[in-house]
Amino acid sequence: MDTKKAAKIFKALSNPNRLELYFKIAQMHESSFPADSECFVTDIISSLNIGAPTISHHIKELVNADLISTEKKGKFLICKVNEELIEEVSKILSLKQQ
Amino acid sequence: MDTKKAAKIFKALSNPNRLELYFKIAQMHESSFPADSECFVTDIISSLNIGAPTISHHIKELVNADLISTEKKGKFLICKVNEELIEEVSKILSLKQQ
DNA sequence: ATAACGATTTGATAACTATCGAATTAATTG
DNA sequence: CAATTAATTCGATAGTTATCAAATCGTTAT
Repeated sequence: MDTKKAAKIFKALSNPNRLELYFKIAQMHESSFPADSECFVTDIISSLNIGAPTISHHIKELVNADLISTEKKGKFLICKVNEELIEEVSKILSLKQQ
Repeated sequence: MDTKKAAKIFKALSNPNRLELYFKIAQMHESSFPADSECFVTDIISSLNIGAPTISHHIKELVNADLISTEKKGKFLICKVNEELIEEVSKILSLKQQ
């Protein structure tokens, strides 16, 4: 991964609310065994105290950085993390770098 | 580490030039076996094409996020990475998380 | 001591960002 | 169909940031 793309990803994670949003999505995603539970945005909105328009904006940023992808299900929006990408980023940061 | 601190670190890494600066410091630091070679800012300035004032600003940001520490040696500035912190960040990002 | 050099500070500017309220769209429920 | 609900879009605003040029500070070399 080149530096520019990495910087873009870090930028997407650089806002506290957006980072928390990302972590919530990741956590929901992780606890989805075996029932493959899905992460609805509505639930997240109630747990962060920022408005829906801002959440919408943050989600767009996360998608734009390729950190998550979304899918519409009726009137709901489902988010899921891009596991490969975040592992890659994690490795870049690790000095041992393996 | 709490979300706010993590976000602050990501912010410090969110600018392409600053990230490259950080990587250069880390890399110089890593290749310091066994001669404990030191990372002088001057060398970095010539390899990135932004001015000295901007570099100075970026270094302050990295120090402020605790990602690096600096030490004055005569008229030169030496930078070294905070290895523990970046390992911690790397682990937070890893979904496997350990 | 004077010049040269590395680095920092200051002040300015253009660009970007997080957030909100209001309006809107789209889907579901009564 | 009407009302409700989830989400998005729009427009505005206050705050932040990256960068530069010019000036300054400290250290070293001539």
